[in-house]
Amino acid sequence: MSPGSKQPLPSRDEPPAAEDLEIIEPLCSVFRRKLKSEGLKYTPERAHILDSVIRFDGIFEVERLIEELRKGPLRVSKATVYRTIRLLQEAGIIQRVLFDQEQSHYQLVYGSKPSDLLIRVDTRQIIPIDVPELVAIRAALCERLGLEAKGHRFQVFAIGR
Amino acid sequence: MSPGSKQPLPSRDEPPAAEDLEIIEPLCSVFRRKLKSEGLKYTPERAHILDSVIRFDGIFEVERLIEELRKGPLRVSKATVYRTIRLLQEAGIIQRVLFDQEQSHYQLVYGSKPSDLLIRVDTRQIIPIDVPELVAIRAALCERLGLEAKGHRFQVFAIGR
DNA sequence: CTTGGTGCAAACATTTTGCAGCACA
DNA sequence: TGTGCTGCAAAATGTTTGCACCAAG
Repeated sequence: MSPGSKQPLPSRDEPPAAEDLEIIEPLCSVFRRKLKSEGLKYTPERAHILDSVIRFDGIFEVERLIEELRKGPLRVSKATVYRTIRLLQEAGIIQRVLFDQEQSHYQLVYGSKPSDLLIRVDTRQIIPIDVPELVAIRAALCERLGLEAKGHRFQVFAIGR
Repeated sequence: MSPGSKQPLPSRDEPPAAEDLEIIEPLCSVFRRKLKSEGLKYTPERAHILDSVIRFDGIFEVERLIEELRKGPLRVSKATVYRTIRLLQEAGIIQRVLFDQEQSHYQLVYGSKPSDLLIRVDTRQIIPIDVPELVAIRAALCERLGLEAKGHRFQVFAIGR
């Protein structure tokens, strides 16, 4: 059910790898800026949630996020998780990704990282992919219809060979 | 909320257009064959639901489908609608399509009609599009990963200009 | 004090299920 | 007479909301 079928997350105690630092710092700042700009606070609960989201470093379901949070020392309620997820979306840090017949999944969006996905239907593994051609394709399509493309979603379903 | 924001459906009383006949007949047969193959029955309720689905000829939400059904003389319960939708999916007649923050939508799939979509986020109109290049793109992607593409989903979000 | 944040439980919306009765072979 | 089908209402699921209390400026 979950992406990658429950592979262990990097532990909270390990020092983050160098490439993670590049990610964690800006994201954290983005979130704080967003909160500050609306007179909201960067609380321990919100920090904890963002931290977990980052450690997923990919796609997660709320249920699994809550499960992870429960392992930490700080108890965070479901309500707060959902409220924070909304804030993270508004801040452009995560975005919703939908698959069939399941609960919502969310995906970290670092700046303009690719949001195209390859889903292995046999293993349920989800692999982010980058398909730069899509930008031209969608622009051409919209051009023809007198519209302006604002985004897209591309998911490929595949099986091992 | 609904695709195309509640444009009227073709009435049940109008004779179907020629191109609709080409669609209705095979779909009906496909469904009957599927049912028969499992020892299930083609009941008036199921026929009525398939009929309404066909008249939508595109994308619909369950709520709207139920609303349409209520206008007919035959009362069909929500439970039966959901049960029939599952059968129609199994028969490959419709498929689920998900958008953000809404209830499930379903889409007629006549054989191999395109399932790529352009969604006008300003008017919420949904326009089916055909992007043949995607087949090659997804094949190339999977080739590189040693996988086999089995399908894809492509949705473009756009606004008027 | 005032503002915002939290947890809890209740509310909600959508979809699924259990069950009693119905219809047809 | 058994099998499947239906409607209804209850249950289940995922998400949101109302509320009382807490915390920081």
